[in-house]
Amino acid sequence: METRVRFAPSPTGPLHMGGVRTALYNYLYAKQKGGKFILRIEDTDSQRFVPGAEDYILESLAWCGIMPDEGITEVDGKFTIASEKSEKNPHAPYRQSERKPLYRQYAEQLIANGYAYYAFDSAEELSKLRAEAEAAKQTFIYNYESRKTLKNSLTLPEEEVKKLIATTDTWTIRFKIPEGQTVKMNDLIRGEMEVETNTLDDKVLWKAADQLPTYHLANIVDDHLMEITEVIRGAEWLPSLPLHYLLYKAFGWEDTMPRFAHLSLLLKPDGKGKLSKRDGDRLGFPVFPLKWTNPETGEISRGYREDGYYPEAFVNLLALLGWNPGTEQEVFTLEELIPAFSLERVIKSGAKFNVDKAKWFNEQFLRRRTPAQLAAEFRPMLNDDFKDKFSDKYLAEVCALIKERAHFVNEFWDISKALFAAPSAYDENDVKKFCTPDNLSHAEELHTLIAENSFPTFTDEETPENYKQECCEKIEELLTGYIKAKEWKMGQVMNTLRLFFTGNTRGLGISDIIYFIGREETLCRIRKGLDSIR
RNA sequence: GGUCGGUUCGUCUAACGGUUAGGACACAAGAUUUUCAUUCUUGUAAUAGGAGUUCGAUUCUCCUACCGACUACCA
Repeated sequence: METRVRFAPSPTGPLHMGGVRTALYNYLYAKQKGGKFILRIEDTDSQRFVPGAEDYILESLAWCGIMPDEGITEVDGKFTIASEKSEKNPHAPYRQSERKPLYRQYAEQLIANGYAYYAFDSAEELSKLRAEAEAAKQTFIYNYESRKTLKNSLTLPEEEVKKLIATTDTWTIRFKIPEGQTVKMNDLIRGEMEVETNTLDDKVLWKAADQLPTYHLANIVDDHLMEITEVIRGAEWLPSLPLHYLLYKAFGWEDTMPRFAHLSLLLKPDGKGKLSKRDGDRLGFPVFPLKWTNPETGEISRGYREDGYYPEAFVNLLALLGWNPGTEQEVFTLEELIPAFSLERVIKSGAKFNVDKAKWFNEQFLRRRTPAQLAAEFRPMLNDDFKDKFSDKYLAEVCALIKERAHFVNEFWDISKALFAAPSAYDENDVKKFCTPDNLSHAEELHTLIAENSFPTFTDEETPENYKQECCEKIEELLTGYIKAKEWKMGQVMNTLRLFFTGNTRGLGISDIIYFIGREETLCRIRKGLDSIR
């Protein structure tokens, strides 16, 4: 039997990174089994629809490389949720709002077979009952006990039920939880579980008000119709698993019921509760894959993509948050994750997100890039003054030099700006520390030394593989040879030069800097430094 | 409150019922280096508590504590 799994987000806002992880695990599971990964939009809550949320979900998944096999249609390079049946999308539509007419008959079927009933209690009446129960330190639940005293088709005469259905539109269809049973369930991650039906409540399955099913009905019906074989979803659904088991049984679909796997939640890094939108702002990292602008308030939430993360790194860190391969390998591409993944190795407990590790993952992928790739990513970040001033070769060589000093490409400029322009100011503390009379006169001597000697530096001409290395060695020989012969302190003189070259005394090697900026610019910066300090 | 789930270094995690409880991130120290970073080496650091089963428990059972999810005509 073909493996068919689905990711079924609700378009009520931007997709959370925990949601992306759920999608990822579904995707990996499907690909490993040679099956299908399906995307379905669960928009049965007409009240909470957020414009743009659906596109956001599609764009986020696409950015991560998690492409659904079913559920989307490509139009002019843009993905949309499939509404029309096609060979690729045989179960369309994939938006529950577009499947609206389908659900009522299933709810009615349940009523006909005695598994559900009509309920006419108004929302106000129920919330009043809840408030009363709460005041008495109890909990009101609509269940096998209380339904006997409430307004529904189990208590009202048939005539009145018919009349109410015909004349009012605020009634609902509720599932009739069987009394006094034990539901035995199995979860692929958690194993066996049991729940007493008497602790469950009669959930609403269908609402006359908007003619829409609730999550529970729509979810079971669609999973059945779409022939889903495994349901891999967040742990917040665990409490409704017994209801879902009962629903499958009531429909008579037990033999094709999917297997379930509930994923632990992503937790706040510093304490309590699941990771939420606010935590990102507070702790300084994104909780969303992409930047999101709230259409109502204009409020902006940062995204991993905009923060400079590679999608590979984002996918990698998500995969390892709550799952491990059982080996010591930690860096995985999406392709490598497919054969390695297994639900058996998914962790039961919640995982706290850790930013440092996230940055480390990005660094790993950054290091795997070639200098040419990095140069292409770096160029758009250059100031307009420099964008077209430096060749691809120059940028690539700079990237090769600095790639191990950065976690993100967006740090490249700060690290390498001295290779593009002379410093506009010198660090005061470093000036105090290194611009001693001795050091200044030594720098003056080195200026003369460099002026009197020639050496090769960077060129846009094609160069042999170890050209740069040889140049740097020659520059170093010249300088260190002279400094050693004079018996000066290496750390003093070199840092004085670095201060003139970069504005402070931390960073790139002197010979590397000279190689890139060239002899003329080198002399220029030493001169300028000496003149401005004196 | 009720129901369900969870608990190994600060964090992510490994460990057929038998290991000096391992790895990674972070942190610290040392080495290398003209500085910083990289790299290399080393180090600090954990089985929530209590019973029980067992020759032997991180691992199985129970209790307690703590954490979390759910408790809507939301998903």
